[in-house]
Amino acid sequence: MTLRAVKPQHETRTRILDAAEELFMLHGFEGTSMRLLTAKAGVNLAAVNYHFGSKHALIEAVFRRRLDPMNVARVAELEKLETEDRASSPEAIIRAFITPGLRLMEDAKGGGRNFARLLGRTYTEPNKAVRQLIGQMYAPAMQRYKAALERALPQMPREELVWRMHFMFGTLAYTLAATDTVQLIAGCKPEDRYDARLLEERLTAFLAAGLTAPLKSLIKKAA
Amino acid sequence: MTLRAVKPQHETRTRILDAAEELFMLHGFEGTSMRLLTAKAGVNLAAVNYHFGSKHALIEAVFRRRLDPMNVARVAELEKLETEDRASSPEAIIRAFITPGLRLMEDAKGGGRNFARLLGRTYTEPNKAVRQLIGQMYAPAMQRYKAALERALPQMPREELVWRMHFMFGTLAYTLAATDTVQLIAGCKPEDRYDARLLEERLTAFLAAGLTAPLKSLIKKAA
DNA sequence: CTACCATTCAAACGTTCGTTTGAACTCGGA
DNA sequence: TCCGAGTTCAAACGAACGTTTGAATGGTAG
Repeated sequence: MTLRAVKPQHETRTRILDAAEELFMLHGFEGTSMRLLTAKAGVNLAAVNYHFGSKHALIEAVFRRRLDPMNVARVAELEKLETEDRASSPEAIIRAFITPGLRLMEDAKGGGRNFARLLGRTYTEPNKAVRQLIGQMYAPAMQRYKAALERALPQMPREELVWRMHFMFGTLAYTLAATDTVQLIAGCKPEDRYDARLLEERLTAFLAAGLTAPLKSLIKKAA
Repeated sequence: MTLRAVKPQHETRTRILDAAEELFMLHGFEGTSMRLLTAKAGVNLAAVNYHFGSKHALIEAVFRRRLDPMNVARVAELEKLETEDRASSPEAIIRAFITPGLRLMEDAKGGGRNFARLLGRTYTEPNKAVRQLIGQMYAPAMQRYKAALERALPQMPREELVWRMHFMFGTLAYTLAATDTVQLIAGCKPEDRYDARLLEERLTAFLAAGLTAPLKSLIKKAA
Protein backbone atom coordinates (compact mmCIF):
# COMPACT_ATOMS: atom_id res chain seq x y z
CA MET A 1 0.00 0.00 0.00
CA THR A 2 1.33 3.38 -0.99
CA LEU A 3 1.40 5.25 2.28
CA ARG A 4 4.42 7.39 1.43
CA ALA A 5 3.78 11.07 0.84
CA VAL A 6 1.50 11.27 -2.20
CA LYS A 7 3.85 8.99 -4.17
CA PRO A 8 5.20 11.42 -6.74
CA GLN A 9 4.10 9.30 -9.67
CA HIS A 10 5.79 10.60 -12.75
CA GLU A 11 6.87 13.74 -10.99
CA THR A 12 9.85 13.87 -13.30
CA ARG A 13 7.53 13.97 -16.29
CA THR A 14 5.64 16.90 -14.83
CA ARG A 15 8.78 18.82 -13.95
CA ILE A 16 10.02 18.36 -17.50
CA LEU A 17 6.71 19.48 -19.00
CA ASP A 18 6.62 22.59 -16.80
CA ALA A 19 10.17 23.57 -17.64
CA ALA A 20 9.58 22.89 -21.33
CA GLU A 21 6.49 25.08 -21.34
CA GLU A 22 8.39 28.03 -19.95
CA LEU A 23 11.57 27.61 -21.96
CA PHE A 24 9.81 26.93 -25.26
CA MET A 25 7.89 30.13 -24.67
CA LEU A 26 11.03 32.10 -23.86
CA HIS A 27 13.40 30.76 -26.50
CA GLY A 28 11.38 28.68 -28.96
CA PHE A 29 11.78 24.99 -29.72
CA GLU A 30 15.10 25.10 -31.50
CA GLY A 31 16.44 27.74 -29.13
CA THR A 32 15.85 25.52 -26.11
CA SER A 33 18.52 22.87 -25.55
CA MET A 34 17.90 19.69 -23.64
CA ARG A 35 20.73 20.59 -21.31
CA LEU A 36 19.16 23.90 -20.32
CA LEU A 37 15.74 22.31 -20.08
CA THR A 38 16.75 19.41 -17.87
CA ALA A 39 18.82 21.72 -15.68
CA LYS A 40 15.81 23.99 -15.17
CA ALA A 41 13.62 20.99 -14.39
CA GLY A 42 16.23 19.64 -11.99
CA VAL A 43 16.39 16.26 -13.68
CA ASN A 44 19.05 14.33 -15.51
CA LEU A 45 19.85 15.08 -19.12
CA ALA A 46 18.77 11.63 -20.23
CA ALA A 47 15.38 11.89 -18.55
CA VAL A 48 13.65 13.50 -21.52
CA ASN A 49 14.59 10.70 -23.88
CA TYR A 50 13.74 8.12 -21.26
CA HIS A 51 10.27 9.48 -20.49
CA PHE A 52 9.25 10.94 -23.84
CA GLY A 53 11.49 9.30 -26.42
CA SER A 54 12.73 12.43 -28.17
CA LYS A 55 12.62 16.20 -28.14
CA HIS A 56 9.88 16.26 -30.74
CA ALA A 57 7.75 13.87 -28.70
CA LEU A 58 8.22 16.19 -25.72
CA ILE A 59 6.93 19.11 -27.77
CA GLU A 60 3.88 17.08 -28.69
CA ALA A 61 3.29 16.16 -25.04
CA VAL A 62 3.52 19.79 -23.97
CA PHE A 63 0.69 20.67 -26.35
CA ARG A 64 -1.44 17.65 -25.61
CA ARG A 65 -1.43 18.30 -21.88
CA ARG A 66 -3.23 21.63 -22.27
CA LEU A 67 -4.75 21.66 -25.72
CA ASP A 68 -6.90 18.54 -25.49
CA PRO A 69 -8.72 19.71 -22.33
CA MET A 70 -9.05 23.19 -23.82
CA ASN A 71 -10.80 21.97 -26.94
CA VAL A 72 -13.03 19.71 -24.87
CA ALA A 73 -14.02 22.82 -22.91
CA ARG A 74 -14.68 24.68 -26.17
CA VAL A 75 -17.03 22.01 -27.46
CA ALA A 76 -18.74 21.77 -24.06
CA GLU A 77 -19.37 25.52 -24.00
CA LEU A 78 -20.84 25.35 -27.47
CA GLU A 79 -23.10 22.44 -26.61
CA LYS A 80 -24.31 24.34 -23.56
CA LEU A 81 -25.26 27.24 -25.81
CA GLU A 82 -27.11 24.92 -28.16
CA THR A 83 -29.16 23.20 -25.46
CA GLU A 84 -30.09 26.63 -24.10
CA ASP A 85 -31.13 27.83 -27.56
CA ARG A 86 -28.66 30.68 -27.35
CA ALA A 87 -26.59 29.46 -30.27
CA SER A 88 -28.16 31.95 -32.66
CA SER A 89 -26.05 34.80 -31.28
CA PRO A 90 -22.69 35.12 -33.03
CA GLU A 91 -21.38 37.05 -30.05
CA ALA A 92 -22.21 34.19 -27.68
CA ILE A 93 -20.49 31.72 -30.00
CA ILE A 94 -17.40 33.87 -30.22
CA ARG A 95 -17.29 34.22 -26.46
CA ALA A 96 -17.57 30.46 -26.05
CA PHE A 97 -14.65 30.00 -28.42
CA ILE A 98 -12.23 32.53 -26.99
CA THR A 99 -12.94 32.04 -23.29
CA PRO A 100 -11.06 28.76 -22.83
CA GLY A 101 -8.05 30.36 -24.49
CA LEU A 102 -8.12 33.48 -22.37
CA ARG A 103 -8.59 31.39 -19.22
CA LEU A 104 -5.04 30.18 -19.71
CA MET A 105 -3.76 33.68 -19.17
CA GLU A 106 -5.19 34.10 -15.68
CA ASP A 107 -3.36 31.05 -14.37
CA ALA A 108 -1.85 32.33 -11.15
CA LYS A 109 1.14 30.02 -11.10
CA GLY A 110 2.21 31.14 -14.55
CA GLY A 111 2.11 27.79 -16.29
CA GLY A 112 -1.01 28.60 -18.29
CA ARG A 113 0.34 32.05 -19.10
CA ASN A 114 3.46 30.50 -20.52
CA PHE A 115 1.47 28.03 -22.54
CA ALA A 116 -0.84 30.75 -23.87
CA ARG A 117 2.06 32.65 -25.37
CA LEU A 118 3.56 29.47 -26.71
CA LEU A 119 0.28 28.37 -28.26
CA GLY A 120 -0.46 31.71 -29.87
CA ARG A 121 2.89 31.70 -31.56
CA THR A 122 2.71 28.15 -32.83
CA TYR A 123 0.07 28.75 -35.50
CA THR A 124 2.78 30.51 -37.46
CA GLU A 125 5.53 28.13 -36.40
CA PRO A 126 8.13 27.46 -39.11
CA ASN A 127 8.36 23.76 -38.30
CA LYS A 128 5.68 22.16 -40.46
CA ALA A 129 5.38 19.04 -38.32
CA VAL A 130 4.54 21.13 -35.26
CA ARG A 131 2.04 23.23 -37.20
CA GLN A 132 0.29 20.15 -38.53
CA LEU A 133 0.28 18.64 -35.07
CA ILE A 134 -1.71 21.42 -33.47
CA GLY A 135 -3.74 21.79 -36.65
CA GLN A 136 -5.18 18.32 -36.23
CA MET A 137 -5.66 18.89 -32.52
CA TYR A 138 -7.86 21.85 -33.40
CA ALA A 139 -9.75 20.40 -36.34
CA PRO A 140 -12.71 18.77 -34.55
CA ALA A 141 -13.60 21.79 -32.41
CA MET A 142 -13.05 24.09 -35.36
CA GLN A 143 -15.56 22.24 -37.52
CA ARG A 144 -18.14 22.39 -34.74
CA TYR A 145 -17.78 26.14 -34.46
CA LYS A 146 -17.85 26.60 -38.19
CA ALA A 147 -21.15 24.73 -38.38
CA ALA A 148 -22.55 26.76 -35.48
CA LEU A 149 -21.63 30.06 -37.11
CA GLU A 150 -23.06 28.93 -40.42
CA ARG A 151 -26.36 28.36 -38.66
CA ALA A 152 -26.17 31.64 -36.77
CA LEU A 153 -25.31 33.60 -39.92
CA PRO A 154 -27.28 31.88 -42.69
CA GLN A 155 -27.11 34.88 -45.01
CA MET A 156 -23.30 34.94 -44.99
CA PRO A 157 -21.56 33.35 -48.01
CA ARG A 158 -19.60 30.32 -46.89
CA GLU A 159 -16.35 31.54 -48.33
CA GLU A 160 -16.67 34.91 -46.64
CA LEU A 161 -17.37 33.20 -43.33
CA VAL A 162 -14.26 31.04 -43.68
CA TRP A 163 -12.13 34.13 -44.08
CA ARG A 164 -13.73 35.97 -41.21
CA MET A 165 -13.21 32.96 -38.96
CA HIS A 166 -9.62 32.94 -40.14
CA PHE A 167 -9.25 36.58 -39.10
CA MET A 168 -10.94 35.85 -35.79
CA PHE A 169 -8.67 32.94 -35.08
CA GLY A 170 -5.67 35.07 -35.96
CA THR A 171 -6.64 37.89 -33.65
CA LEU A 172 -7.02 35.48 -30.77
CA ALA A 173 -3.71 33.81 -31.55
CA TYR A 174 -1.91 37.13 -31.68
CA THR A 175 -3.56 38.31 -28.48
CA LEU A 176 -2.38 35.21 -26.66
CA ALA A 177 1.13 35.38 -28.04
CA ALA A 178 1.98 39.05 -28.14
CA THR A 179 1.11 40.04 -24.59
CA ASP A 180 3.97 42.51 -24.42
CA THR A 181 3.52 44.06 -27.83
CA VAL A 182 0.67 46.33 -26.76
CA GLN A 183 3.25 48.83 -25.64
CA LEU A 184 4.42 49.02 -29.23
CA ILE A 185 1.18 50.88 -29.86
CA ALA A 186 0.60 52.37 -26.43
CA GLY A 187 4.12 53.81 -26.48
CA CYS A 188 4.56 52.98 -22.82
CA LYS A 189 4.25 50.10 -20.43
CA PRO A 190 0.73 48.88 -19.69
CA GLU A 191 -0.66 50.51 -16.58
CA ASP A 192 -1.55 47.26 -14.88
CA ARG A 193 -1.38 43.54 -15.41
CA TYR A 194 -3.54 41.77 -17.95
CA ASP A 195 -7.16 41.86 -16.85
CA ALA A 196 -8.47 38.75 -18.55
CA ARG A 197 -12.11 39.62 -17.93
CA LEU A 198 -11.79 43.06 -19.49
CA LEU A 199 -9.77 41.64 -22.33
CA GLU A 200 -12.52 39.13 -23.02
CA GLU A 201 -15.05 41.95 -23.31
CA ARG A 202 -12.85 43.97 -25.61
CA LEU A 203 -11.98 41.04 -27.80
CA THR A 204 -15.55 39.80 -28.03
CA ALA A 205 -16.84 43.23 -29.05
CA PHE A 206 -14.12 43.61 -31.67
CA LEU A 207 -14.57 40.16 -33.15
CA ALA A 208 -18.36 40.16 -33.11
CA ALA A 209 -18.40 43.44 -35.02
CA GLY A 210 -15.86 42.16 -37.52
CA LEU A 211 -17.59 38.85 -38.04
CA THR A 212 -20.98 40.47 -38.71
CA ALA A 213 -19.65 43.40 -40.77
CA PRO A 214 -21.81 44.45 -43.75
CA LEU A 215 -21.19 42.54 -46.97
CA LYS A 216 -20.90 45.53 -49.29
CA SER A 217 -17.34 44.51 -50.19
CA LEU A 218 -18.60 41.93 -52.66
CA ILE A 219 -20.39 44.63 -54.63
CA LYS A 220 -17.59 47.16 -54.48
CA LYS A 221 -15.29 44.53 -55.96
CA ALA A 222 -16.02 45.79 -59.49
CA ALA A 223 -14.23 49.06 -58.73
CA MET B 1 34.90 53.41 -66.74
CA THR B 2 32.70 50.52 -65.78
CA LEU B 3 31.54 49.18 -69.13
CA ARG B 4 31.21 45.58 -67.99
CA ALA B 5 27.70 44.14 -67.93
CA VAL B 6 25.84 46.09 -65.24
CA LYS B 7 28.71 45.53 -62.79
CA PRO B 8 27.08 43.19 -60.30
CA GLN B 9 27.79 45.49 -57.39
CA HIS B 10 27.28 43.56 -54.21
CA GLU B 11 25.56 40.77 -56.06
CA THR B 12 26.74 38.40 -53.37
CA ARG B 13 24.98 40.48 -50.73
CA THR B 14 21.72 40.30 -52.67
CA ARG B 15 21.98 36.58 -53.26
CA ILE B 16 22.51 36.05 -49.54
CA LEU B 17 19.57 38.28 -48.61
CA ASP B 18 17.26 36.48 -51.03
CA ALA B 19 18.26 33.05 -49.79
CA ALA B 20 17.97 34.18 -46.17
CA GLU B 21 14.47 35.53 -46.79
CA GLU B 22 13.27 32.21 -48.12
CA LEU B 23 15.04 29.96 -45.65
CA PHE B 24 14.18 32.04 -42.58
CA MET B 25 10.57 31.81 -43.69
CA LEU B 26 10.76 28.06 -44.22
CA HIS B 27 12.76 27.03 -41.16
CA GLY B 28 13.05 30.03 -38.85
CA PHE B 29 16.20 31.81 -37.77
CA GLU B 30 17.65 29.12 -35.56
CA GLY B 31 16.54 26.39 -37.91
CA THR B 32 18.49 27.87 -40.81
CA SER B 33 22.20 27.08 -40.79
CA MET B 34 24.79 29.23 -42.50
CA ARG B 35 25.90 26.22 -44.49
CA LEU B 36 22.46 25.61 -45.95
CA LEU B 37 21.97 29.31 -46.52
CA THR B 38 25.24 29.92 -48.34
CA ALA B 39 24.75 26.76 -50.40
CA LYS B 40 21.31 27.97 -51.50
CA ALA B 41 22.73 31.39 -52.33
CA GLY B 42 25.60 29.80 -54.24
CA VAL B 43 28.25 31.66 -52.28
CA ASN B 44 31.04 30.66 -49.95
CA LEU B 45 30.31 29.84 -46.32
CA ALA B 46 32.43 32.74 -45.10
CA ALA B 47 30.63 35.28 -47.27
CA VAL B 48 27.93 36.02 -44.69
CA ASN B 49 30.42 36.96 -42.01
CA TYR B 50 32.47 38.93 -44.51
CA HIS B 51 29.57 41.00 -45.85
CA PHE B 52 27.32 41.27 -42.80
CA GLY B 53 29.51 40.50 -39.81
CA SER B 54 27.36 37.86 -38.15
CA LYS B 55 24.18 35.85 -38.50
CA HIS B 56 22.25 38.29 -36.32
CA ALA B 57 23.38 41.24 -38.44
CA LEU B 58 22.15 39.34 -41.50
CA ILE B 59 18.74 38.93 -39.88
CA GLU B 60 18.64 42.66 -39.25
CA ALA B 61 19.61 43.40 -42.86
CA VAL B 62 16.87 41.11 -44.17
CA PHE B 63 14.28 43.13 -42.28
CA ARG B 64 15.73 46.54 -43.08
CA ARG B 65 15.73 45.90 -46.81
CA ARG B 66 11.94 45.55 -46.95
CA LEU B 67 10.59 47.06 -43.75
CA ASP B 68 12.05 50.54 -44.05
CA PRO B 69 10.54 51.17 -47.51
CA MET B 70 7.28 49.63 -46.37
CA ASN B 71 6.91 51.99 -43.45
CA VAL B 72 7.86 54.93 -45.64
CA ALA B 73 5.03 53.87 -47.94
CA ARG B 74 2.67 53.64 -44.98
CA VAL B 75 3.42 57.17 -43.84
CA ALA B 76 3.19 58.45 -47.41
CA GLU B 77 -0.24 56.90 -47.86
CA LEU B 78 -1.39 58.49 -44.64
CA GLU B 79 -0.09 61.91 -45.60
CA LYS B 80 -1.87 61.62 -48.93
CA LEU B 81 -5.11 60.96 -47.06
CA GLU B 82 -4.52 63.95 -44.85
CA THR B 83 -3.82 66.40 -47.67
CA GLU B 84 -6.96 65.19 -49.41
CA ASP B 85 -9.04 65.63 -46.24
CA ARG B 86 -10.03 61.99 -46.33
CA ALA B 87 -8.32 61.19 -43.04
CA SER B 88 -11.57 61.28 -41.11
CA SER B 89 -12.60 57.86 -42.40
CA PRO B 90 -11.30 55.03 -40.20
CA GLU B 91 -11.76 52.65 -43.10
CA ALA B 92 -9.51 54.74 -45.33
CA ILE B 93 -6.86 54.87 -42.61
CA ILE B 94 -7.00 51.12 -42.13
CA ARG B 95 -6.68 50.54 -45.83
CA ALA B 96 -3.67 52.82 -45.98
CA PHE B 97 -2.06 50.84 -43.19
CA ILE B 98 -2.63 47.32 -44.46
CA THR B 99 -2.09 47.91 -48.17
CA PRO B 100 1.73 48.14 -48.08
CA GLY B 101 1.80 44.88 -46.15
CA LEU B 102 -0.53 43.05 -48.51
CA ARG B 103 1.39 44.36 -51.51
CA LEU B 104 4.25 42.13 -50.43
CA MET B 105 2.12 39.08 -51.04
CA GLU B 106 1.50 39.75 -54.71
CA ASP B 107 5.21 39.84 -55.51
CA ALA B 108 5.39 37.64 -58.59
CA LYS B 109 8.95 36.48 -58.01
CA GLY B 110 8.12 35.24 -54.55
CA GLY B 111 10.59 37.29 -52.58
CA GLY B 112 7.93 39.57 -51.14
CA ARG B 113 5.70 36.60 -50.42
CA ASN B 114 8.46 34.96 -48.44
CA PHE B 115 9.13 38.14 -46.52
CA ALA B 116 5.45 38.66 -45.75
CA ARG B 117 5.22 35.30 -44.02
CA LEU B 118 8.48 35.92 -42.24
CA LEU B 119 7.39 39.36 -41.07
CA GLY B 120 3.98 38.26 -39.86
CA ARG B 121 5.56 35.61 -37.72
CA THR B 122 8.22 37.80 -36.20
CA TYR B 123 5.90 39.88 -34.01
CA THR B 124 5.63 36.81 -31.82
CA GLU B 125 9.25 35.76 -32.30
CA PRO B 126 10.82 34.17 -29.20
CA ASN B 127 14.13 35.97 -29.67
CA LYS B 128 13.70 39.22 -27.80
CA ALA B 129 16.44 41.06 -29.70
CA VAL B 130 14.68 40.36 -32.99
CA ARG B 131 11.31 41.42 -31.59
CA GLN B 132 12.72 44.67 -30.29
CA LEU B 133 14.47 45.27 -33.58
CA ILE B 134 11.31 45.25 -35.67
CA GLY B 135 9.46 46.98 -32.84
CA GLN B 136 11.61 50.05 -33.18
CA MET B 137 11.41 49.86 -36.97
CA TYR B 138 7.65 50.10 -36.64
CA ALA B 139 7.39 52.68 -33.90
CA PRO B 140 7.42 55.91 -35.98
CA ALA B 141 4.74 54.81 -38.45
CA MET B 142 2.71 53.32 -35.63
CA GLN B 143 2.57 56.59 -33.73
CA ARG B 144 1.47 58.43 -36.85
CA TYR B 145 -1.42 56.04 -37.37
CA LYS B 146 -2.37 56.13 -33.73
CA ALA B 147 -2.62 59.92 -33.89
CA ALA B 148 -4.64 59.73 -37.10
CA LEU B 149 -7.12 57.27 -35.63
CA GLU B 150 -7.45 59.34 -32.47
CA ARG B 151 -8.49 62.25 -34.66
CA ALA B 152 -10.84 60.14 -36.75
CA LEU B 153 -12.46 58.56 -33.67
CA PRO B 154 -12.49 61.37 -31.09
CA GLN B 155 -15.23 59.74 -29.01
CA MET B 156 -13.22 56.54 -28.47
CA PRO B 157 -11.42 56.22 -25.13
CA ARG B 158 -7.67 56.21 -25.70
CA GLU B 159 -7.12 52.92 -23.92
CA GLU B 160 -9.84 51.21 -25.90
CA LEU B 161 -8.32 52.47 -29.13
CA VAL B 162 -4.91 51.12 -28.17
CA TRP B 163 -6.36 47.68 -27.69
CA ARG B 164 -8.35 47.76 -30.91
CA MET B 165 -5.26 48.82 -32.81
CA HIS B 166 -3.46 45.96 -31.13
CA PHE B 167 -6.12 43.55 -32.39
CA MET B 168 -5.96 45.10 -35.83
CA PHE B 169 -2.22 44.77 -35.98
CA GLY B 170 -2.49 41.17 -34.85
CA THR B 171 -5.03 40.24 -37.49
CA LEU B 172 -2.80 41.67 -40.21
CA ALA B 173 0.25 39.91 -38.81
CA TYR B 174 -1.55 36.59 -38.70
CA THR B 175 -2.97 37.04 -42.18
CA LEU B 176 0.51 37.66 -43.56
CA ALA B 177 2.06 34.75 -41.70
CA ALA B 178 -0.53 32.01 -41.80
CA THR B 179 -1.32 31.92 -45.50
CA ASP B 180 -1.80 28.18 -45.45
CA THR B 181 -3.81 27.94 -42.25
CA VAL B 182 -7.09 28.96 -43.88
CA GLN B 183 -7.60 25.34 -44.80
CA LEU B 184 -7.65 24.56 -41.11
CA ILE B 185 -11.03 26.27 -41.10
CA ALA B 186 -12.07 25.66 -44.67
CA GLY B 187 -11.35 21.94 -44.22
CA CYS B 188 -9.92 21.73 -47.70
CA LYS B 189 -7.36 23.40 -49.90
CA PRO B 190 -8.15 26.93 -51.03
CA GLU B 191 -9.82 26.94 -54.43
CA ASP B 192 -7.34 29.33 -56.00
CA ARG B 193 -4.25 31.32 -55.20
CA TYR B 194 -4.30 34.28 -52.84
CA ASP B 195 -6.17 37.15 -54.44
CA ALA B 196 -4.55 40.11 -52.74
CA ARG B 197 -7.17 42.59 -53.94
CA LEU B 198 -10.07 40.53 -52.63
CA LEU B 199 -8.19 39.88 -49.41
CA GLU B 200 -7.69 43.60 -48.94
CA GLU B 201 -11.44 44.17 -49.24
CA ARG B 202 -12.26 41.39 -46.81
CA LEU B 203 -9.67 42.45 -44.28
CA THR B 204 -10.61 46.12 -44.48
CA ALA B 205 -14.30 45.37 -43.93
CA PHE B 206 -13.52 43.10 -40.98
CA LEU B 207 -11.11 45.51 -39.31
CA ALA B 208 -13.15 48.65 -39.90
CA ALA B 209 -16.16 47.01 -38.29
CA GLY B 210 -14.10 45.81 -35.34
CA LEU B 211 -12.38 49.12 -34.83
CA THR B 212 -15.63 51.07 -34.79
CA ALA B 213 -17.64 48.53 -32.79
CA PRO B 214 -20.13 49.95 -30.26
CA LEU B 215 -18.70 50.76 -26.86
CA LYS B 216 -21.39 49.04 -24.79
CA SER B 217 -18.80 46.71 -23.31
CA LEU B 218 -17.72 49.33 -20.80
CA ILE B 219 -21.21 49.41 -19.34
CA LYS B 220 -21.78 45.68 -19.42
CA LYS B 221 -18.62 45.26 -17.40
CA ALA B 222 -20.59 45.35 -14.14
CA ALA B 223 -22.30 42.06 -15.02
C1' DC C 1 18.08 -11.77 1.62
C1' DT C 2 17.55 -11.91 -3.13
C1' DA C 3 15.93 -10.92 -7.56
C1' DC C 4 13.77 -7.69 -10.34
C1' DC C 5 11.97 -3.70 -12.50
C1' DA C 6 11.77 1.18 -13.19
C1' DT C 7 14.33 5.07 -12.86
C1' DT C 8 18.44 7.99 -12.46
C1' DC C 9 23.04 9.08 -13.43
C1' DA C 10 27.76 10.52 -15.44
C1' DA C 11 30.02 10.04 -19.49
C1' DA C 12 30.59 9.74 -24.04
C1' DC C 13 28.73 9.28 -28.96
C1' DG C 14 28.98 11.47 -33.64
C1' DT C 15 27.19 15.56 -35.83
C1' DT C 16 26.42 20.19 -36.72
C1' DC C 17 26.69 24.81 -35.32
C1' DG C 18 28.59 30.05 -36.12
C1' DT C 19 32.79 31.93 -36.75
C1' DT C 20 37.81 32.58 -37.92
C1' DT C 21 41.92 32.05 -40.57
C1' DG C 22 45.30 32.77 -44.10
C1' DA C 23 46.11 31.83 -48.69
C1' DA C 24 44.36 32.45 -53.48
C1' DC C 25 42.15 35.11 -56.74
C1' DT C 26 40.33 39.38 -59.48
C1' DC C 27 41.02 43.55 -61.54
C1' DG C 28 41.34 48.68 -62.09
C1' DG C 29 44.95 52.31 -61.69
C1' DA C 30 49.95 53.89 -61.46
C1' DT D 1 54.03 45.23 -65.41
C1' DC D 2 53.26 45.21 -60.83
C1' DC D 3 50.85 46.75 -56.77
C1' DG D 4 47.11 46.63 -53.52
C1' DA D 5 42.41 46.72 -52.11
C1' DG D 6 38.32 43.94 -52.35
C1' DT D 7 36.55 39.52 -52.49
C1' DT D 8 36.34 34.46 -52.56
C1' DC D 9 37.90 30.16 -51.06
C1' DA D 10 38.94 25.54 -48.52
C1' DA D 11 39.95 24.27 -44.17
C1' DA D 12 39.82 24.31 -39.56
C1' DC D 13 38.33 26.16 -34.77
C1' DG D 14 36.07 25.19 -30.27
C1' DA D 15 31.54 24.86 -28.59
C1' DA D 16 27.05 23.08 -28.31
C1' DC D 17 23.65 20.06 -30.12
C1' DG D 18 20.23 15.60 -29.50
C1' DT D 19 20.85 11.11 -28.38
C1' DT D 20 22.82 6.67 -26.55
C1' DT D 21 25.10 3.77 -23.32
C1' DG D 22 25.89 0.89 -19.38
C1' DA D 23 26.53 1.10 -14.78
C1' DA D 24 24.50 2.65 -10.23
C1' DT D 25 20.33 3.32 -7.40
C1' DG D 26 15.99 2.68 -4.98
C1' DG D 27 11.90 0.46 -3.69
C1' DT D 28 8.87 -3.83 -4.08
C1' DA D 29 7.51 -8.63 -4.37
C1' DG D 30 8.77 -13.43 -3.66
